[in-house]
Amino acid sequence: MVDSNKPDGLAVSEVLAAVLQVRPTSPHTGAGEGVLQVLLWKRALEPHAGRWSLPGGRLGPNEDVEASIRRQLAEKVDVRQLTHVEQLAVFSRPDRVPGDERVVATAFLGLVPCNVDPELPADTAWHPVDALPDTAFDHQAIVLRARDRLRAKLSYTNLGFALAPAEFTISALRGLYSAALGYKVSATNLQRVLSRRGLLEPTGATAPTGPSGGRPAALFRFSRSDMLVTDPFAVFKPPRA
Amino acid sequence: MVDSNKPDGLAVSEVLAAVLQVRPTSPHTGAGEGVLQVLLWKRALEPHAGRWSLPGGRLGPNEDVEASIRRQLAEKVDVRQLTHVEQLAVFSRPDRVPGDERVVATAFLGLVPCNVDPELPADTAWHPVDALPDTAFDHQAIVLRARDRLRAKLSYTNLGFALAPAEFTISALRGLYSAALGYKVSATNLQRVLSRRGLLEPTGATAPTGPSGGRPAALFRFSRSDMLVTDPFAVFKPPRA
DNA sequence: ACAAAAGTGTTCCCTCTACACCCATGC
DNA sequence: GCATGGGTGTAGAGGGAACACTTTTGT
Repeated sequence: MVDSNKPDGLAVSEVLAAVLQVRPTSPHTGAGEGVLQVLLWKRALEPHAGRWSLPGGRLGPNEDVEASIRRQLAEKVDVRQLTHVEQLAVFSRPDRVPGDERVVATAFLGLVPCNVDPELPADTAWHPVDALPDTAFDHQAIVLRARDRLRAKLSYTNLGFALAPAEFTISALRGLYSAALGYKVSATNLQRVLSRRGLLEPTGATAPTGPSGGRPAALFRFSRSDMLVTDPFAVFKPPRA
Repeated sequence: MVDSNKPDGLAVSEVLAAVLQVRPTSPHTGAGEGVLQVLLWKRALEPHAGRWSLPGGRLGPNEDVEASIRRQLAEKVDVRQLTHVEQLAVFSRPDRVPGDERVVATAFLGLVPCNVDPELPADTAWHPVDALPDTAFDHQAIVLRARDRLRAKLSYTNLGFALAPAEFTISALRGLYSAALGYKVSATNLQRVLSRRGLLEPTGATAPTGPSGGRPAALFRFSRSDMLVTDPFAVFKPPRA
């Protein structure tokens, strides 16, 4: 129970990140569709020993929440190659963490491109977002919130850059979008939609053709690697000048 | 300066709300376009005495952040008729509030329909979002974030219900959308877009006609008064079954 | 009758979808 | 040549923007 005699507002501020990645199903072959996974860490101590939780920790005195989560991901799980970080929400139920102290969490979405495979401590592992193990505290809700945010932003921003390697083929990109969104995306239309917005540029090179032949695929890169809202108006566009 | 000797994570958690309303320009006449305004409170004490700040306060021990901001708005500024409340972001720069204590703020967007005019304490007043007075701390950034969130969500959700009275004419609704979005919205298309999504239903009644004549306007209501995402996919719609 | 305000019908245009068809490579 | 995967052309459809036109009231 929370001690009601404490002065108002005093609480422990923690930061947590749902780090998502579309991980290839078969390692070392780019084949397969890939699965959207989240980085979790198995708790050794009570409370919730043995359950899986999100990486993070306490806010340091001289950092804001985003600096804090970046520092902690780098320190604890050696994830330094985040291509995108954004706040999700505050999770603040008074009883969300048992114990004497009140703990308020600022949750983040973090994205890692599919081609990086950071070295992880023994107690850390990737888990499919759609088949989560037993999770600690309210961390399952945070993971689902992260997944939903990613899905939404893939549809009206250039956020695909954060899932993809520096260079990629359209069909590889199609696999990333399909895995993240949870439904098949057409390569044809994916290329046209992204090209029309000026988000893709060809590198000029082509990918080596596969073992069963086929035309070699052209390589592309994203023209920007910071997030950009490309479709701000679903309806009610402002009148054109 | 923040004292670096304090234990990690301990901080004061505060909640703040940018309460927005499209306020009619001429009171008591529904005429005029209305202006998007925010509720601010003039600080009497240092720090930042004389500057305008957002209502809010410290998180209580037995409430989550949303319950806290609703309680504080009701207590301090007697705003009880919020039609929508949602988290914006955490503001956590170590130096955002001068003093011995570290203060981390969870900022909210709150919406009040245009027809309610709550009684306000003497030190509280509405200010146009596009002509803010001197604001305290980082509160100006919070207000702008709230405005941007409102504008975005008006375009892909039914959030208009939170700005409008229970019953309204299309042209009154047009004024609300125009004031909030910052550009003229066509009444014709507004009605069709909202109707197509099933968000509007006619009450059957009509509004009294104005002093200068004209056909009496039909009254409508929103069919739902909780927020609903109506256009989740700007592009990359899932394939139809 | 005329002005004013509300509401409807119609056209245009843009862009996403779907699917057929062409291209480049390995065997 | 033929299978395989990559890329392009093109028709179709849906929906929002714009604007002309009709409807209903007051004077």
